[in-house]
Amino acid sequence: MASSFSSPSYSHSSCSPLVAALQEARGIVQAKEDAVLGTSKDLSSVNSKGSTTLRPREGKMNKPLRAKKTLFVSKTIHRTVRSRAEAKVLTAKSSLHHQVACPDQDKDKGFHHSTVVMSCPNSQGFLSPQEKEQEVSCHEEPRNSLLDLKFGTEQETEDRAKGKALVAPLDQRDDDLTHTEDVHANCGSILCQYERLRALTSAVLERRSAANTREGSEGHHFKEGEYSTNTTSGSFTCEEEERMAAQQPDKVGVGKAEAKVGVADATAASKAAAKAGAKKRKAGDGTSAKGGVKKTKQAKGKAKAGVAKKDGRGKKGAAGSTPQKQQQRPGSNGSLSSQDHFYPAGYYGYDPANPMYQQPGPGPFPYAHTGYFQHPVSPGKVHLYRPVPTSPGKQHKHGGASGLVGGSPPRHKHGGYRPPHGLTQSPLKSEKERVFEALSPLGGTPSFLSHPFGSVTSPTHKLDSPILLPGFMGELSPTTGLAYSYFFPSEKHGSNPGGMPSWLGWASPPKEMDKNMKGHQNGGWANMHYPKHYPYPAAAMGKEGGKGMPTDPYGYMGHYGPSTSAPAAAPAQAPAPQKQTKKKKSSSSSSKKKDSEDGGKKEQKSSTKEVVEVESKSDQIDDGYRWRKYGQKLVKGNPFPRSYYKCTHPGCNVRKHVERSQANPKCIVTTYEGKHNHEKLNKEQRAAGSRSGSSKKSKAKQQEAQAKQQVQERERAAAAAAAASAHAQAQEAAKAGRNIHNLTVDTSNQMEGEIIHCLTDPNQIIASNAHKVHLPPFHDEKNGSAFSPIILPDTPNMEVAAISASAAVFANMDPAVQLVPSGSPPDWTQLDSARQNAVVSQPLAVPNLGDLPHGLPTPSHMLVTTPTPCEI
DNA sequence: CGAGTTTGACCAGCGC
DNA sequence: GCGCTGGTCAAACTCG
Ligand SMILES: [Zn+2]
Repeated sequence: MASSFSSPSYSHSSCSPLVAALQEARGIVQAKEDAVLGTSKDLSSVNSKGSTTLRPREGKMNKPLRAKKTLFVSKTIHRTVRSRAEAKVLTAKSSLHHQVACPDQDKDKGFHHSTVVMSCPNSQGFLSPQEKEQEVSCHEEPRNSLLDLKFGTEQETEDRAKGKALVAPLDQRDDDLTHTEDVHANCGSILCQYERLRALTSAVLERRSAANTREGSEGHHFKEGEYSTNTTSGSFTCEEEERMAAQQPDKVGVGKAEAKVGVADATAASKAAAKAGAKKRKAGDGTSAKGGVKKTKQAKGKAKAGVAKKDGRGKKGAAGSTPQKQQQRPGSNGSLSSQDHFYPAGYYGYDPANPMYQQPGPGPFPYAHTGYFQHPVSPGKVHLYRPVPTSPGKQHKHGGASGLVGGSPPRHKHGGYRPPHGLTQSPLKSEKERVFEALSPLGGTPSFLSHPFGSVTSPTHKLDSPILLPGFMGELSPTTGLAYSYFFPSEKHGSNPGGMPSWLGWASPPKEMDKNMKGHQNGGWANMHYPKHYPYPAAAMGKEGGKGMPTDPYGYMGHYGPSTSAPAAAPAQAPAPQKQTKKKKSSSSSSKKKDSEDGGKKEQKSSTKEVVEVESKSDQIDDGYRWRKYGQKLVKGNPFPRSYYKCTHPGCNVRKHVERSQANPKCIVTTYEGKHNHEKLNKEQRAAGSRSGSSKKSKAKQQEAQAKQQVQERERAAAAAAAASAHAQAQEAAKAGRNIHNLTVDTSNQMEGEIIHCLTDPNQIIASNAHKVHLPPFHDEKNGSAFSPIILPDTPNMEVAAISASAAVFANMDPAVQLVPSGSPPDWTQLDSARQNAVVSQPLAVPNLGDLPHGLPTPSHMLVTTPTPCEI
């Protein structure tokens, strides 16, 4: 199978900083290697100060990816062995020359296409010849997982190390290397590249440190140019780095690249595990709770907890990052709900000390024996991306095992809750910062980045950050399913005219299109093709009028101008927005059944239901009572979250939920349930003890939050429209019988970190658990936008989706940067057939720090190359 | 320290 | 029976 991934040819000039840096490192590595080889192989001899000891690479060279006319040459073997003394042993005969140079620099829009270098992590220390052989042979086995690597021969390695031509003859290529394998290899190797770079950088830093030490100046910082003197072939000097640093004042780029506490998806694997857990639970309680007398919630909880503990939640607890209640909550049954297991077990924080992340796995996964983050669902496998905590508000109070958060969690200076994308508590931040500093101690762009932060100019200046992911070049919100883009607006290719923000949407096709697709809960707002009922009044609307409805069935876009492709008018089934405050009695609950059935409580409940629609900018409506919010979630069909409140008056069980009307976002729809057994409170009473009361500070905060929310809601609404339009594309793709993850990457008017919606099969890529999503996160401009899409290696179609995303992005960004028309795989190569004839390129594969393995000591290495697209 | 908020998780109802 | 969905709980958190 031909792979468009494998077609390009690349020149190998060394114009990238990465190349130079690696070349520099190579010299160091060589020296170290010599030193190591000259001494004992006893790794205990490695100094304990963390300096890197080098030794020859042990892995085989990768076979180059197959190509038609051109070749990929950037794969090198690199293996870092971690000694028992936790020292890294850097095997550095790696092909530092195998850097593929950057593309035409004179094209200011030319982007550096990055390919990746295969590397082989090894944490087992020096290997005996038998072990080497074993390992190599192991790696030569066919693989299916994402991180599979292939290794070439030692000779090949040597050749590369010597700077020989990197283009292997076609006949040497593995024709059996399928596209999938290519993709897998590339995706996986990103990790390795990163690690390798890191190791190399360590070598550089060590050298610097040594130099500084020699100078006897403890606090001496490496001066400009100092460390690059030995760089023979590299042009990337300290000056250059400084210059790059100057281009990104105050490490803005780093900030941008820093991960929000991005969360991940519910992958097929995790979901499967969750389901398994759910099944277990159901099986367990089938005889008790369901079979017999209905237990109370708590009783059931106790009954089920034991079962659940063993699977999903048990794992999670084992992760050690959330030592709190999550294991077994008193009031709940501790069972594992398939729908709720949004994140894989153990996902809530990375704990390097946890065996989960270290335990050798039996699988064929090359990383299984390393300290990489172990796949929470499939032990032995490794996450391509490091996990990130999802709930800053809940984590690490007791320090966890990660040590990243010691004692009490950092308090937010500004108080209040910081949305999950805030970085404060994310280990990613420290990790990233650490890595960035390590890679670029002078504050410049890490050498593996193709562009210094902020240096990318038109048209690639759309890039928010040069840090690109192997796949999705943005980040997915775990809760909303939204993706936050790294890309700046595209003036040229915007497909959403009129100032509409654009999105990368992983929107789901309608069920009619794919009956097999289950589990998509990507938020009703984004999934416009699953219109449900407008909650109230139920009688005013049919079940749903919208199953094939074109777009904006709920008038999301009504306030966003004529530019939207969606009809501005709200659909008939949604109640016409009330311009003025009014009250109306709900005739019934939103459930049809409840109308006729269910006497007693439900009847009573619904009979006391009252819906109030108020036009208000604020979500907080003073109705004379005091309320305590006890929940919030996104409900299907409404882009705005619904908040649940209880009356705080003792003994009063009145509840209400408040949501902004999707039909008329100006209106707040409040639904009351129950009757107060007390009088209304006066203002003072209400203000007393109320947080949202009085101080200027809080008021300002409130306003700020409101503004943010408004922006957010606008974005969401806009996204809905974009998703709708993208859906049409998906339909076309479906008609064509292709499994196209058709991304519409329109970055026009997009702000940094702006939400992007994915318009492909969300089931396969991102979590489908939006139903229990609460408040969608908003972009924190202050803290940057980068966060990590956690796409598990075994996520179906991840590679395709990832590459598609990359490809689509490039296709949109620059006509000169286009996809390979190799025709296979058909999905992503056909993203833009019109551009298939031009320049061969490759999807970006640059590591995102946030996605990289976390924690030290970290095994391995990473190498990123930047192949130059060449004309065929 | 109490009140309020956030948010992952639990659970029941319902539809397929 | 399974999966989706809305409602709710409650630990962890913030704030006054
Ligand atoms: Zn009350």
